[in-house]
Parts: sequence; C-alpha cells; structure tokens
Amino acid sequence: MIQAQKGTKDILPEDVLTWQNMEQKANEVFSKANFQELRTPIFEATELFARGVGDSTDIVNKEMYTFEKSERSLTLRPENTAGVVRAYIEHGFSRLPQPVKLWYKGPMFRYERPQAGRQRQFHQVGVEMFGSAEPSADAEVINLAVKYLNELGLNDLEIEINSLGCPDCRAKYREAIKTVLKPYLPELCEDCNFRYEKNPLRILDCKVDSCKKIFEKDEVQKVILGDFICPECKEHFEKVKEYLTALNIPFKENKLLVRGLDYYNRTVFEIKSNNLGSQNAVCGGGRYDSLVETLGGVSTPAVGWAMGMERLFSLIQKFKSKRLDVFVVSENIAETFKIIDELRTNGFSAEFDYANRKFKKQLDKAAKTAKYALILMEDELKSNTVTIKNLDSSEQVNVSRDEYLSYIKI
RNA sequence: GCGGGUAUCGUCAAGUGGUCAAGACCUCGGAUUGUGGUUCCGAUAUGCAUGGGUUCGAAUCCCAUUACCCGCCCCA
Repeated sequence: MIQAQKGTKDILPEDVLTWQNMEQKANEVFSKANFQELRTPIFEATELFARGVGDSTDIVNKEMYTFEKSERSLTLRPENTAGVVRAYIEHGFSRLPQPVKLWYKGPMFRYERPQAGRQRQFHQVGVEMFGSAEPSADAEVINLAVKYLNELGLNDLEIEINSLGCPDCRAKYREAIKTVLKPYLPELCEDCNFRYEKNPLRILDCKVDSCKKIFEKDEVQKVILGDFICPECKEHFEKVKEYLTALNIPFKENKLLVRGLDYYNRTVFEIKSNNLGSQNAVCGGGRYDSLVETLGGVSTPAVGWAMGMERLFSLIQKFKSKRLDVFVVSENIAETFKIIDELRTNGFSAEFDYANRKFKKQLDKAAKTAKYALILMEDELKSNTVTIKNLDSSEQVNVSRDEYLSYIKI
C-alpha cells in the first residue's frame, strides 16, 4: 500500500470548504488594499534560495528539496519571498509605479522532521510590498495581516515586533552581544556556542533554561535593552509603532525577536497563538531592503510576511459542507437526467441515485442528504408532473413540469 | 540530526499467551415491491504495520524494519 509521504497530507473534502474560505478571504482583504496576486513556479534555481534566503540558514543548509535535471540544480521552494523577488526583477516591476504590492498563496517544501504544526509540504499565504522605505509600508503590511486574521475570526493573537536596525547598527549590536557573552561561553549550551560564531543574535532565542538565566543577568540585559540602533532606524521604528497605535493594533515589543532568515533588516514581527503547541507562530515577516539588490535587481526597499495556512486552519472555525438542494427520486434514468440538468442549469445543486435502488431507499438517501426530494415516478411521468417534497416540513405538492422550479426555495 | 511515544476493519476502539479477534459509528442488504431521517434484523478483519524468532499454542513475549505522532533544533 502506497501512502502519502511523511510530512504531507491530503486536504479532504470535508476540510476543503474551510480552505477555500481562507483563500477567498485572502483575496478579498488584499484586493481591497490593492494588492495583486502573483503566482510563481513551485521550483526555482537552487541558487535563488541559496542567495536569497541565505546560506547560513537551516532552510538552505539542510531543509531544501533539491534535485538535478539536465545539468541544472533545482529546488522546490521552501518559501516564496525569493521567488516573488525574482519575478519582480525578471519582469521589470521596478518600472511600474511604486510601490508594487503583491500577495501569493501556495505550497512550500521543507525537509524537516514533522510534528504538530509542521509538515514537509505546507501552505503559506503571504504579502510583499516593494518600493517604499517608509514606515507606513511596514504598518500597512502588518495591518493587512491583522485584518486578514480578523476576517478569519481570529482576534486575540499576540503581535510582537522588534527592529533589527540597519546593517551598520546590527553589526554594533552583534559585537556588543559577543563581548558581553564571551565570559559565559562555557556555561552556554552547545547550540549557543555554535550560534556565537555564526549568528550571535539568534543566541537570544535560545530556550535552554541555563542559557536563559545568563540572559537575565544585569549586564546582559543592559546590552539587550540598550539602544544600539542608529537614530534613523530608531525613528523608523517609532513611526511604525505610532501607526500601529493609530490603527488600534495592540503589539508587544520584544527585543529578543530575531527572525531566522538572513534578509531581514529594521522591522521584524511575529504573530503568535497559544493554541498551537510548540510551533506557535502563525505569521512572520519584516523588512528586507537589500534582497532585491542581492538577487541582481536595482536596490529596492521591501517589506512583507508569510502565514502558515495549516496553522491558521487549526485555529479557525471550520465550515460544514452545504446540504444538497434537490435529490431526484425516480426509476427512469433518462427523464431524471433531463430534470437534473434543468435543476443545475437553474442554479440548484442536484443529484440522484446511481445505484438503481428502490423508491424507499432513494427517499431515505434524499432525506439524509438534501433539502428537497423531487419525485418522478410512474404517476408523475404519466401526468407530466413532478412531486416536490420539502424534507424538513414533510409537505409535498404535485405540480406540472413547467412550473416546478418555483416551488423549490433555497 | 537527536530524544520520547504509538501501530487491531473506512473511523473510534476492546483484547495483557489458550474457544470462531468484543462493541460502536459509517457503508451495504432486508422488515410483502410509491413516502424518508426513529426502530428492528442481517452482512462486513482466516486478519491484529512488515519480517523474523520464542512457544504445543502469540494481536498478546523478544529482535529488527517501516510508518505515524510528540518534543529539541528550526520555522509559517
């Protein structure tokens, strides 16, 4: 027996309505803000992700689905920002009126050990905004995330924001952290020692208790809470917060929030839920002003985010599939087809029994699945009528074939 | 990559070495052949993830493998 592969899942018919709702709401919310959908390929050149996402990240280092085909190295997209940026450059979007505002949805692939809220094939919906370095762009994009979540009925999620500063101030911060933590290196965990060299900012993300204790020391706190960011970055951040406040969006500043992808600068943010288990982020994003240039385009500021749709799915209220409008009960297949076609053409959902069951069984099935039973047995056929039975009220009428449609009220 | 857990019908499950592997839901058939969702009756795993072993005897014990779940890491 061949099964779905580890970390992949079938989205079953019973869940599809809920998924369609997530997609439709995305379209509605983003369209209203004049964001347009962009659909990029599922696979891209491996190099795009190596350069775009950053080769110090786990995503690029150990989680990519990479394969060779006719001497090219290709990779199933592990995220979509790099692909969107590639398309932006390739189609000369920099010549379009700026900002260029895009959104996307679709499957992403990461080779990880699956667990709650983490699959190997998963879906993201995301928003990217190019060409504005203004804090209003950051706020707009966060605003859209919140609007979208609200539309899905999620109102009590925690929003955390932070500013990583620009490359200059980040370098200063990195050095300050390295200096203050240096004496504690032997006490920090193995991972932290590794991070110390590779990405010192991420040390502060560590969940090991003994490490956390060290971060609580006064001198470390002083560095963490200290104002390392330059005046320009600080002003940008202050404006973002001002706009969020104006939008009535509650947020928490989290100085420890550092995102795992290399391309972020200045504003970063996450939206979390307590109902997700250990993978608790539904949304993550931030500003990435250097990525377009890194990938070969003209220097273009940008900001965006992505949400995990499976995580969203587990939080939102599920839709139940609709009851069928009409079930045709008959033993004459040819006449049934005529009626069925007429019903569907007139906007009703309609079905009949394909198994040649007896009258009683057919009505039984109608009662279980539909709002109306349309009876088309010998008597009706003879008199050129149909019997419409309301299966909730049990009322039924016998009416002519010309006017029965008006007796079906949905 | 590391740690923990679980695997019995489409689904949820009982079963802890010895009669034909409970039960429930779903599905299907029937209760004298044109009026239902209730009820009643019946059907449905020679099979207990797979492969070995122990034993007179194994779903039940042992070993290996595989799959899935959960946590770490990382991320959405």
